[in-house]
Amino acid sequence: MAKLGKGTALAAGGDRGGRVTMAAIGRLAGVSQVTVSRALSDPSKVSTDTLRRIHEAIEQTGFVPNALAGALVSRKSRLIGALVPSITSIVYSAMVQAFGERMRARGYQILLSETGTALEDEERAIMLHLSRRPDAMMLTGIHHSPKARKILLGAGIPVVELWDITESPIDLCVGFSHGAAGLAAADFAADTGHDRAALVHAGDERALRRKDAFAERFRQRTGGNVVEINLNAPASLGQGRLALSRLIGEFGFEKGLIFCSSDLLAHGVVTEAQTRGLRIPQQLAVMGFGDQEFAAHVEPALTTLSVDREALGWRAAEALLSRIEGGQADRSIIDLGFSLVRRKSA
Amino acid sequence: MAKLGKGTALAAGGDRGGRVTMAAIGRLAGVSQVTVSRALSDPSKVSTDTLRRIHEAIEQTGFVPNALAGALVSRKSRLIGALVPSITSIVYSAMVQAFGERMRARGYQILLSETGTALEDEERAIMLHLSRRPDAMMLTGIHHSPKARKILLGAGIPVVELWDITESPIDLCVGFSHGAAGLAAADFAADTGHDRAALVHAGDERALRRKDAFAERFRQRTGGNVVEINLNAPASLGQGRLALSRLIGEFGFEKGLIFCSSDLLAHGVVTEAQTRGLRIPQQLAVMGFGDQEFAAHVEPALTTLSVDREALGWRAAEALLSRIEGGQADRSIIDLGFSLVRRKSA
DNA sequence: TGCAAGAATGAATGCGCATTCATATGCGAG
DNA sequence: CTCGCATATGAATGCGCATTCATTCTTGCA
Repeated sequence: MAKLGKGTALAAGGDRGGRVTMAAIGRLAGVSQVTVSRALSDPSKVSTDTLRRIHEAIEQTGFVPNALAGALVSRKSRLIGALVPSITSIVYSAMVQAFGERMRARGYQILLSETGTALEDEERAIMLHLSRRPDAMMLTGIHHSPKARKILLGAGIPVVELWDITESPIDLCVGFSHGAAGLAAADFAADTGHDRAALVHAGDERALRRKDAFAERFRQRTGGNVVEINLNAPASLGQGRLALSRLIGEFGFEKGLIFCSSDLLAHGVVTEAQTRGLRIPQQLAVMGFGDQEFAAHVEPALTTLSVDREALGWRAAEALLSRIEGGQADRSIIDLGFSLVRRKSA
Repeated sequence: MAKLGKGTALAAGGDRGGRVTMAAIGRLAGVSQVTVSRALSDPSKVSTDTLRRIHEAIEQTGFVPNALAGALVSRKSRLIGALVPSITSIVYSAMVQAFGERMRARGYQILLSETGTALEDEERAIMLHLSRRPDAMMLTGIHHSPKARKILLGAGIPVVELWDITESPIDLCVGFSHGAAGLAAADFAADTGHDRAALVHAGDERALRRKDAFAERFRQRTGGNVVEINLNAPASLGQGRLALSRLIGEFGFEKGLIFCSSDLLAHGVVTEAQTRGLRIPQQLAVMGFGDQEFAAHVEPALTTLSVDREALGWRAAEALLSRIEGGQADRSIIDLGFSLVRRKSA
């Protein structure tokens, strides 16, 4: 089977593997289609001898059952739709990984799409996903278009919204309060004696709520000044460096606490500060968000708000599974909280 | 639609949205099922008045076509299977992002699975994917179990293998030579006057080939010593720091060039070196691999082998699409190469 | 005015499987 | 023996749609 050139797969397969059906396996094994179906879904109902002949036929032909047909008639696709803003952000991919692992262990596959941040794109993606008749859907965040809500409700499947909580989820939600996270950061800033603060964020909706909560609480407690840089770009180390340059250039911000919407931005801010010879945390205190792996290992280690992304994905999967299989979950709103991890950067 | 408690979606949908069919839409619009099908797939074949009534009915009922049934009969699922070792690694997720974007633009959805590094897991994932009858498959790497190869060939669909090249791909491959990459790094190390080198890697199969090529070429050109740390863990900043600690502790390696299997590890090595007061690149030169976003922005900026991950995903998508739609691609083996980017760390 | 050639629609069919209902066989209890 | 029940199997059916073939209704043009 060496040296396979162009078109080999196409040529070889045209009417072999893809065309084998349970009926064909049955013919080979001297049984009917039903028996083949049973051999695969519940072998205990088939005699050992028949089972053996069926498996031989399967082996021989390379038969792969057609899950489309199976799902069509059984109304169970064993497919879970998942929508995230971006898979390149470790924040979401780590969560999806945990979610997917759990689901796969229970025999489900994940249909994953990126939606970006525009609600219309999400709506379109939801339609496409529902057309595959998933057994459940996972969405990121609690902000969706009215039509998206309506269609999801009409689909009659369990839906989990992740990364945030609300009193009125579509069905289930698993996350934490971003308002509370902003308040916690502001309290930390005030408690550690800062009277100037800067907010650096990459503009997603949840980050905005954290920063708004931070700004209000910080002003209220300290009466101090809060400045803000909205990057309108995906978070990255380079953007973090840029943010500090802009803070210094545009606001003369060289002393105080900087609350970043992600650890990556915080890392960039720290890097830029060190390059400029600013002392951390004495002059500039830096807080990140997310507690990603590197947060504990950069120098100085990042003070950050820690969110358990694995737990997020895991709990979401569990909640959906119990809905799918049991029909009801015990709780609809699961607040996983967050914690403030103090290290060296603030 | 506020305050939706448990089970709302399930209750609401049980026999609404999910149960609507083209036949039902047809009844509402006063036409047959075929006409509804045509209205959606080729509106030019339906009169404007009928079209309007159909769309009203769709709007009213929240109808979402059942792609399972459509795929079953048309033998086109508009689904692309994609297998990557891990989605949390930016290396793969950035590639999948580009791949998926391209595919989505052409009306395909991505069924994504993580396979880890074990061939049996990949084989199982391939079977599961093929059961959904994808129109094409994307795999990572060129090492697959014999059975996986056989089943993929039998499936009769285009298959692209990514991140590597070989003379005998299953169908198509898009990547670059890891051996050549290792040689380029070794030549750089030799050219810049190093006579000691260390290799730090996280153990994936392609990284091993790079390091083996490096070691052989480096010894051959310099006669120098090459030591090695195999982390057997996912690459991370913390693992990079650990690697340097071990290099120093186990081998007394405090001078020379360190070639890491990823930028993340290189960043960790650099961080640890700085913490220990080792000068970079004078004492310790550090090379990464991948040229990820942060590589240019850390201090000192990383010298690394740059691979265009977006191009990888994009070209793979293009190659598959032309196979799916045109039947033949012009080339089966696409070498995208790599480039050595010299910055400050080496 | 008549007829061929679209334009718009529908009836029938089957994709490959899970599910339901029916049938055949074996076997122990009465 | 005969009845009853478990075990092993098959025939029939239909999921929701795309596709094919046939039918009706318009048109344009000779």
